[in-house]
Amino acid sequence: MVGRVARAATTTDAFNAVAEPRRRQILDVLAAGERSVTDLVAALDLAQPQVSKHLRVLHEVGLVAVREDGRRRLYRLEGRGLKPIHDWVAGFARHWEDRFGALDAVLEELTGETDGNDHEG
Amino acid sequence: MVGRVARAATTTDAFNAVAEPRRRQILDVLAAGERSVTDLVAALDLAQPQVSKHLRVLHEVGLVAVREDGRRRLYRLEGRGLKPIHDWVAGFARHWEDRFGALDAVLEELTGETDGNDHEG
DNA sequence: CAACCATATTCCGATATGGGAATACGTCAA
DNA sequence: TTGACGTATTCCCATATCGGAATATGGTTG
Repeated sequence: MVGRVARAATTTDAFNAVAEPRRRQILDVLAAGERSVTDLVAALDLAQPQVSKHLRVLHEVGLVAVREDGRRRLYRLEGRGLKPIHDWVAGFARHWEDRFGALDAVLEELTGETDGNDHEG
Repeated sequence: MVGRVARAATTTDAFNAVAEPRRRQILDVLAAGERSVTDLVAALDLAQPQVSKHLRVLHEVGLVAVREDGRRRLYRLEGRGLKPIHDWVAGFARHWEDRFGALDAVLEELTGETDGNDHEG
C-alpha cells in the first residue's frame, strides 16, 4: 500500500480534469459566465450530485472558482488553469499546420532528424 | 448491466490519451522524430511493456503512426490528432490573456454579467 | 534450425473513478 | 421553528486503468 498508484488521480492536474467530457461541458457553459449548480444541472442534463462532484474536481485543480450567494454557489471559470494545456499542445502546432509541415519536412531532410538512429538510407 | 460506465475509456479520445503524463512524454520525444520502442524505453526510463501499452493507446487514438523496419517498429508523431484539444483550449484563451481580460471585464460591466443570467453579448 | 533481439500481449493486483441513491448540511421563507 | 430549497458528501458498485512480471510472437543472424 505504498507507492502503488494504479492511475493518476483525476484531481491531479488540468489535463486529467479536462479528460472527462462532462467537465469539459461544464467549462464550456461557465465560459459564458457565472452559473449556479442548479443552472449547470439544467444545462447539462446531469444529476446534481454528479455536477457537484465534477465541480469539486475542477475547483481542486483550479479550473473554477466559487462565490457564495445566499444558499447558492456561483461557479465561474478560472481560465488560467487551462494555459498549461494550451502551452503544451501549442508546441505541437507545427505538426499539423501545413505551412509548418512543409518547413519541417525540409528541416528533417537537412538535419537527418527523422531517425537519430541511422536506419536504412 | 450494459450502460454502466465507470470511467471514460482512456482509449476513447485524445483528451484521455494525453491525460496520462507518460504518454505526453512519449509524444514529446516523438516530436523530435521517429523512434523505436527501445529508443523510447531508454528515453523514458519506463519498462518496455508499459511503453508498448502506451503506444497502443496513442495509436488507437490516432496520435502516433507506426512503420515497420525489420524487427523494429518505428513510431512517429501524428500531430493532427492533437488539434481537437488545441481548438478546444484555444476557445478559452481570452480567459487568461490579459489583453482580452480587460475587454472581458468591460463586456461584463456592460452586460450585467454579475447577475448570472444574462451573459455574453 | 537454434539462439537472440524487438515488441506485443496476457495475467495479476491495487486503486480510484464515475454514476446512482440516500443523506447531511446550510440558508431562506412563513 | 418548521419546512422547502440548494448544494455537498457518503456509500455502493461495476469498471478500467496502470505498472509489474511472465510469456507470446516475429524477425534476424549464424
